[in-house]
Amino acid sequence: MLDVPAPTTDAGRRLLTAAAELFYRHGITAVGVAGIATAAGVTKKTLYDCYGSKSALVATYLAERHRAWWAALQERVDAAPAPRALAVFAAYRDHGELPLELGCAFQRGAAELAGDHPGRAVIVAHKAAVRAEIERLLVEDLGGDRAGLADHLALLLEGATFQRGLDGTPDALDRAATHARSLLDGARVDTATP
Amino acid sequence: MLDVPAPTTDAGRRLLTAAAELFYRHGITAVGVAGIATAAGVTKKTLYDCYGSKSALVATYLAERHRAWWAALQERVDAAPAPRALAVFAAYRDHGELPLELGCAFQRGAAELAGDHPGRAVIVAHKAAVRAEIERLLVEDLGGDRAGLADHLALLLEGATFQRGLDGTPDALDRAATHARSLLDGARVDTATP
DNA sequence: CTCGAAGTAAACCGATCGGTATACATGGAC
DNA sequence: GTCCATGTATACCGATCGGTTTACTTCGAG
Repeated sequence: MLDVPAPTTDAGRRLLTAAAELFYRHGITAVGVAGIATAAGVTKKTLYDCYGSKSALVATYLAERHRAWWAALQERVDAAPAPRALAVFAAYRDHGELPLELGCAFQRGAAELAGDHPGRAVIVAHKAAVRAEIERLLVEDLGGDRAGLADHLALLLEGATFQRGLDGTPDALDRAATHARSLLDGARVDTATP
Repeated sequence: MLDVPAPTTDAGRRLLTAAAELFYRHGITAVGVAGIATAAGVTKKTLYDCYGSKSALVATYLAERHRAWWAALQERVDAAPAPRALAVFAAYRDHGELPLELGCAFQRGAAELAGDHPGRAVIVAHKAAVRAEIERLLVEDLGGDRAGLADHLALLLEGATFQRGLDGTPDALDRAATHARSLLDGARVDTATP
């Protein structure tokens, strides 16, 4: 994802793990580099040797989160029956390893990162990728032009994800999936290309 | 809104105005009390005399934002034709005074405020109020049980509001309104109580 | 005339911020 | 056998954090 520095060493990976936990739990601005280094059992110098700046570490955190999430999504999508777009809602409801009870890490990040922060580009790319994936699945499973429906589902998903972060339960995801299902029920399969 | 301290003096009001601007623009965690006091042309002591803590000032900022937003919403709703639920989308698209180009202040706040922060209760109450208002308008205009439709519209609205903050344009609100309209078109008026 | 509320100005508290510097250890590759 | 990457440990930089304190105005109400 973009040009973020990937961790190559052990220390770099431990730093990334510690940073991910702290950033997600307490917010990016609220977490200091010293705390990250301590949590990783590493010195600040090592952190700066590996990532160069807090901003770069933040961008890497988000890029790695996207990578892990995307892999989990593909697994689910591959195993799902048509219409597979519903599997995206299921993936947001619970994806194994990643913590989610505080809501979407990208939504949380977007609220804290200004327009010129390198992490913001990762967030924008992530959201665009999810949206494109929804549309791809719709077109492959239903045929025809599904841009409007994809947009509807993407917004629904985004709203439910926020709501989950607000009340701490995945209920909104379940409700959103129900709404999505009824939208898909109303969309006839279109095998002919217009 | 809840038990937040309302500003009574001139200095208190100027502090709130300055805090609102800075919190919304740069994030709550990233803004310090010294900066707020300076922007308001006031000393830190006055800030603490008026609000007692940064947390209380944050809660007041959110409560005031809700008050202003709610007043603007009611004005629009009162002037709107049925189905008036669409007016809520229009209100999110552009409401006169309040800045919105960075997205919803409550969504941004929710990403930064932990569960025990007094401001979080204001956010939860705000979102619940909007959702209840949508349902009220639906029931009054369409009749019947509209809980499911209200939930669908509320999630759609939430998602579009986040998207707006992400790309800086109100386009997502327009698209969400279109989706909402087609949902409402599919919902028959039900004058009889089941 | 006085008293208290509301304010300014400025110093102070300990802690933390992001980031840099210097000095030293380890261990595998050439 | 040496050299370089990777690391630890620690001190330091100036700035800022949320919050408190002391001393001094200013001004309207009683």
